[in-house]
Amino acid sequence: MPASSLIQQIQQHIELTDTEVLLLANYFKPHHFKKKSFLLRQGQDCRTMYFVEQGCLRMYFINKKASEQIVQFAIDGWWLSDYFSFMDGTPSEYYIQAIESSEVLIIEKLQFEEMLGKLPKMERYFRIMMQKAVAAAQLRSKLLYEMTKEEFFQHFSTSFPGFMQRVPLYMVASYLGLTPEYVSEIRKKQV
Amino acid sequence: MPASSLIQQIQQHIELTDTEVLLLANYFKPHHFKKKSFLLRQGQDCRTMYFVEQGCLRMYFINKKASEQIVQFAIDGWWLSDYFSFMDGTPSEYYIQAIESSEVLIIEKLQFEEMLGKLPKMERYFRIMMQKAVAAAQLRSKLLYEMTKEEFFQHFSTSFPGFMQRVPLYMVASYLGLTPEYVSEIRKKQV
DNA sequence: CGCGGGTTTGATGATGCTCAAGCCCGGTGG
DNA sequence: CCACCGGGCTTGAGCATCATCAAACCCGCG
Repeated sequence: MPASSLIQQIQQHIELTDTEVLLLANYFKPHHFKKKSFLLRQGQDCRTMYFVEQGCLRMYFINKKASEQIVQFAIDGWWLSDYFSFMDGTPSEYYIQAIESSEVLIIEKLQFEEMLGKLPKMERYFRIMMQKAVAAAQLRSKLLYEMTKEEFFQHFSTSFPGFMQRVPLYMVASYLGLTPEYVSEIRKKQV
Repeated sequence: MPASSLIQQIQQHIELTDTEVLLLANYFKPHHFKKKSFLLRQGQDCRTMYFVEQGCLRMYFINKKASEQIVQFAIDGWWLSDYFSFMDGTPSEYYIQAIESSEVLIIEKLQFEEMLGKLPKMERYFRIMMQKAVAAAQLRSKLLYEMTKEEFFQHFSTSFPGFMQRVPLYMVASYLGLTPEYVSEIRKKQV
């Protein structure tokens, strides 16, 4: 069993014995997803959390104009889930799709709770992950308040140059809440 | 010692013995804040988390146009902090101010860590709180994507009618990212 | 070579902001 | 008890930002 990137990440926050590592490994099921395959569809309950070991996922919904609105990306080392659906057991309004061929660790809600029962120290790891996610949400929110969409785009593309190569521009545009046409205009000025 | 609303909230998620309750009570320091007094100012490190027992706080920053941009409210039973500053120890860019006379429980970062060391089961409580905060952020983000500002305002005011009575309209406007003038226009149409 | 996904162009227009002014109303001091 | 003050809300004109729509273009790939 290779020490997965998840186990490494966990060990950055809590100490694990070898037996605990083995125990943990049972709860996280590795899955391969081909490009364009779906991990979750609108209307299904999101019973799982996804950890991207390698690849890239997007979470999106279909808006009133019947087009795809991306709300979140996840790349190597990131968690992704519809936490509302996950916690309440309500049907999700999102699709989760692989936009690259991806290696993903999956944990089901029931397994998640069982794991936390058997290895309570994992509560700490997830508390820290969630706290970071809240911090990230606060930061993003602040940027949205203080920047124009043009600035927001520039900020994103300079902050994550690598990511820009990795996914089509129109997806980034969608995630940032702007149209491909407008992004095009921004970039024209830019040069 | 009165069973504070915080202890009650914690006990909805984890079991606590009487001695644990007593132990906990040492970590959360009750403070009273008068209307308009500050809990945190821009430039200070946000070393604390705030739990509102009773009252109302706002978190805001000063934007380029030198006006106050509210990013978060907290009322009875809610946690509030600048989690970025709290975790990294970097100076905060926010002000936190009481907009009503408020009863607040305060925990310092060092105490927070010590408490988690002594009562590891509190990790679970905070994991759940943070997870809920992430879910809320996801929901808010979705609403922002799919609604016009007018719809966003209507949605907010029908979702939290009680809150609308409690704080001045221009603060709600700021929080929702719109100008008091525009809110005024919306409400005119409304009637 | 042709197809189709992704990007660009340009014209038009809506959404929501800015600025300046005035109004309303509750509180405070004379 | 009244006048005034000032915080909060409203009005209206003008304007910037950014979306919409239709069309063309570009280019990698089967």
